[in-house]
Amino acid sequence: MTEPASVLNNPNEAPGKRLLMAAALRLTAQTRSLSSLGLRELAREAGLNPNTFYRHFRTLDDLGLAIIDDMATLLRQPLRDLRHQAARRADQAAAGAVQGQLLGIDLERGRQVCRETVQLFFDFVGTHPQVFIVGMRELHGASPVLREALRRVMEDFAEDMASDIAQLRLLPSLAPEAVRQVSVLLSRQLFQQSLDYIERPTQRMLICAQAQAQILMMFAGATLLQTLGALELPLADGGA
Amino acid sequence: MTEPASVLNNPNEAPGKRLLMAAALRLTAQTRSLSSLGLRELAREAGLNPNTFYRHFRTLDDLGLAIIDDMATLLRQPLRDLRHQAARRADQAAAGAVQGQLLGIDLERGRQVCRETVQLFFDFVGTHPQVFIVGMRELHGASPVLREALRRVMEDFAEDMASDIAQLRLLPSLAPEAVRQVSVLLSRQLFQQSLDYIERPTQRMLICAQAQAQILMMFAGATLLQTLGALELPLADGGA
DNA sequence: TGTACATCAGTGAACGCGCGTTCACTGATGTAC
DNA sequence: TGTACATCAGTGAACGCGCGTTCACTGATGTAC
Repeated sequence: MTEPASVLNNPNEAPGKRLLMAAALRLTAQTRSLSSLGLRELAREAGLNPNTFYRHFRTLDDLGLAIIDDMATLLRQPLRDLRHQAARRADQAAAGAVQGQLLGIDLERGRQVCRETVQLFFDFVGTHPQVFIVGMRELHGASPVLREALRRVMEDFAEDMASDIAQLRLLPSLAPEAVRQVSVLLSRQLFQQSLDYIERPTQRMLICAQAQAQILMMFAGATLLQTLGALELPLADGGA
Repeated sequence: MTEPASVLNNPNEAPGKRLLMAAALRLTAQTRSLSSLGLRELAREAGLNPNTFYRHFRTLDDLGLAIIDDMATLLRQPLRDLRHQAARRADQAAAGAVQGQLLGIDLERGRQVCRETVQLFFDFVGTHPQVFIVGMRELHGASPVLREALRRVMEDFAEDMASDIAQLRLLPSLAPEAVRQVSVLLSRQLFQQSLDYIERPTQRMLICAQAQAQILMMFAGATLLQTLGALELPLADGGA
């Protein structure tokens, strides 16, 4: 799992740009929101002349978007890799073992992948806390531009999850549309919990365990209701 | 369902205080966060002298807390009432009807209460959008003080939900601790969705239907996993 | 290989403006006797 | 009932400071010929 190229760790980018983005991340992660940052404050934190900002960004939203882009590249592929690795390990472990099936789901394999993925996800959160703090902050923040950008990041994340579930055949009996919707809910929940994880170091194992239980719960519930024909899942629109 | 007393609609409160709080709500609901509001900006929006602020609040966090308190009183009891009303109506409708049971849950009654409550909840969101916007904004916002206050509001909301579920005997077979945890997850999800509901007026029916499906899904999933003994719900700490 | 020029990232000084906060004041309402 | 006084909500002027933005400048890197 190599870190993908991003502005922040790419030495070809201008130092000023990297310093400003890093400074914004640092300030925001503490007690500021991007929209309340001042240009001079930012420059001060970065150790640069206030003017340097204008060399790289037109507005603060501009800088915000650059950070979000960076975040997305930093998160997306690695998280997909995590899931595939977990599935591979679960398959090795389960080779030859008796498989308890329920409603067409291989429950044990699901649990296994879920446990591993969640564990790795939170490890990831632990090593990139600022990214999650800023992301959640601005997802509900004051700037409509940044909100929209982050909403798209979250959507992509959910799509990835759904497509991995299909690809790894984790829930073959659940309708693809249902998988997609549950993935949306779970993404939100996971990002939400990432903040708890960061802010409450003493509760980390608990949060991890709850996240796992919750994922199983939702997929089990979706499968059960679908089987009962009681799950009248409404059609989702294209861009939510 | 009468609106509870709050600063904002209490004529005994000083007009300046009410005007400032209302102005803050208005500005925040649009494109600002409380922490990025200026004192003079606020006074301008309220049509008051900047100095008037100091007559009622010491800091902006102070004003934020006042708004949050107000929000909590505005939301909490009415939402409980909603649930009890919905349960009463469901019982009347179901009197004498055949009841399909599943895992000890009266599924039809649950669906009924769920549908009604969710419907009424979103109506409520529609009539008090600013409260939800500001609440979610500051729950992830820059001020630790306001974050903590809102976290408590959310907790209380979840506790109310859990205690109503117990009181109305909606899920008698599910362990109380599991009900509590699922309630926490559902509260978050509902508040999250309240923003979608506000921002996407054309999608309202869809959002409503998804919220209902999701609640059934989670409780069904929790019950199923509990029945299978596969739900090793970790013990929650006291204050999360 | 050398020269001339353009581009780019960063600097430093200067501008006018709006900010938070202070002080002294006003007028209305409540209260003691 | 009347008077004196205290409290409270709101006003208006004034302060110094940090802000965003501008302009003109520097030095390094890249490129054309």
